[in-house]
Amino acid sequence: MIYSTELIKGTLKTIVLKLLADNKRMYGYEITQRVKELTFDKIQISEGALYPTLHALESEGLLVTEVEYIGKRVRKYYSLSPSGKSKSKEKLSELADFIETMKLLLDLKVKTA
Amino acid sequence: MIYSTELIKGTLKTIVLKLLADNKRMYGYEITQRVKELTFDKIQISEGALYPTLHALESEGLLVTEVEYIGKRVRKYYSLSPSGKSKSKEKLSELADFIETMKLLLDLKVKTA
DNA sequence: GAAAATACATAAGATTCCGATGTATTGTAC
DNA sequence: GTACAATACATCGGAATCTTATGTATTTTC
Repeated sequence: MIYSTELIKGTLKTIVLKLLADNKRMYGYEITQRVKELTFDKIQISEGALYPTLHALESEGLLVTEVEYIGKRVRKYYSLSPSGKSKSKEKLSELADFIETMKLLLDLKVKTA
Repeated sequence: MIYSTELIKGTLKTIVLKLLADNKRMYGYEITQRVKELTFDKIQISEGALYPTLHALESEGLLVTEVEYIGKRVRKYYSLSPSGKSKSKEKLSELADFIETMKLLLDLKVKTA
């Protein structure tokens, strides 16, 4: 199944914050690949969506960056700032709660972990 | 908790289709109230979002309408067309699958029903 | 040495929703 | 009896978010 794009809207920031909460630091391309991998290709984040989001989170002070060179190629690592860490928790519990609500509302059968 | 609006984006059509699948026919205002009620005020659909969505679903041939008068006040009932019924099932299973994927991705603990 | 993968980025346009505004009727509380 | 809240429809400007396309450049793989 391939998700209609509208469904994914609004979750990108949360996904990014969660991955960075788990992984200390990641670079953009790595994030797209990790998500693709973790979701068995069901969610593919486009670069046109990801980079503006990363820049927005950075300018909100939630992410900090460090640039490294792999050979001649630039690589920009992102990691959570202190406020990014708390924001990450906030966003995750919001999403968890939202999913509960959607389950109730839509009577979805969701398997247990 | 009040959900950040971006989270709700993309689920409105599915919510509407599900409610109509369960309720035979409903009118716009009724839908906003039902959702508010079922989600304990966590999701409040604005009229500026709902009416354009209803019109869009109608012009896609998924919904059919019948107008009634309650006194002098007009009331527009929406119900699922045959294609709306199958679309409703489609959208619901897509959302269920998406929620599963998000759980995996974000490691959310979701309670069993 | 050609193609695919890696790695960044921007920009135009579409979609979707928010917030405000508008109109009108009906019910309720004082 | 009248002001206010609720009911019920609707549209519109603007914001936010994502898609698709495009651009640049390096590195790996076949």
